[in-house]
Amino acid sequence: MNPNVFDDSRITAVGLLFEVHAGLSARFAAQMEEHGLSPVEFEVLTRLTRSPDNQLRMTDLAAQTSLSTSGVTRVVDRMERDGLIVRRACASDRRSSFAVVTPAGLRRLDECLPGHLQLIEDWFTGQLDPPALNALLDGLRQVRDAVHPCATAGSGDPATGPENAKSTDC
Amino acid sequence: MNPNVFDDSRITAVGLLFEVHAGLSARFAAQMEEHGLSPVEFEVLTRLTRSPDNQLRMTDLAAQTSLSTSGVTRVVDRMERDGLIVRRACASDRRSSFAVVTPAGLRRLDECLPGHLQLIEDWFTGQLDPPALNALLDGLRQVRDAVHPCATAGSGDPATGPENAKSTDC
DNA sequence: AAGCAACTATACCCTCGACAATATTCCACG
DNA sequence: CGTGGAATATTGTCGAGGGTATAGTTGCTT
Repeated sequence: MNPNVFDDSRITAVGLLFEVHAGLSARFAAQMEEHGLSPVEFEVLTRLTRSPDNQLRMTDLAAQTSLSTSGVTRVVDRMERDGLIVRRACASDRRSSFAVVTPAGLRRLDECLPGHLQLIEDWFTGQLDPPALNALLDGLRQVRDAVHPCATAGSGDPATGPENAKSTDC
Repeated sequence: MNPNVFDDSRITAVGLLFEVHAGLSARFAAQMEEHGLSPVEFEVLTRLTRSPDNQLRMTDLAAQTSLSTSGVTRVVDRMERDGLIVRRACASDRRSSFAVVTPAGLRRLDECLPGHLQLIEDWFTGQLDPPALNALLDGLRQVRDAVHPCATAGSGDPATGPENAKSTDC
């Protein structure tokens, strides 16, 4: 073919983004594992804890975690076996069932969270002075609003997910 | 526990980054699949094509793709079965074997690449005006240099990987 | 020159997640 | 009121990928 197509600035740009993601992911995963949580399990725990009554329907959980419904079933199976969450039947709709965080699940998350925040600060937000960080976040936000499937685009901050609405919000 | 710990700016920051990554990944994967390539396969193909003589030792390939050696074996198996690459014995070191891109592999990559670049531009680099993009990339670079396991930190651009050195460069 | 240490690649087993199919429940429409 | 279609959750099956153990090869040390 030709002399490096791969020097294209677009390639290096995504390479950069993906490397940062990979690096952070690896460190996060290691820290979570110290607390007996996989990244998905951590994600599930945070999503549930963000939600009213620490619970969410299986489908909504799937929507918020970019996990398939069967994937959610499997994860919830594991976490229920480990006592971090339990299933609860939905009174109004007998097809649905809730996944609700147990006290043990909350405790586990509390154990994990401080270290997680520290990690973020150490390897991400703390690496830049405030103006540079803001510039970075502004750029990310703009790209996010464009690329994300269910970008609400108007809101300023939600970042990790629209909100904890009770039903399908995507 | 307490009123949202999750409004913490650090959480929203990583949420932003991860959402962007997820969004881009999904679109890239879809486009690659149109050409019969999985993301890993695309990655392997680009890494090999970046390298002299379109080949790389299995181990080096593993190092450059953050894939385990067994994972590389699997991927190479599949891609060899599909005719995209072939294994070639290494003359100088009879322990090693090379994975080398076939003409069909090159063709496949050529088919896939333009669309890929277009996607990057549409959903990432084209979403920001040049100053904002540069600010974003500068920030990412800085974080990358800190967080990436084998950050050379001195070089300006390599982004996606040190270089195509022949031996272990990590 | 020979044995030992280091390195490379693969085989086997495990976990994880997606897709397709299934059973149950809800809703809309005739 | 009943029937067909949509939605919800679960299960079976499959592929992907990592970890460990194993076998083969090379290089170093003595």
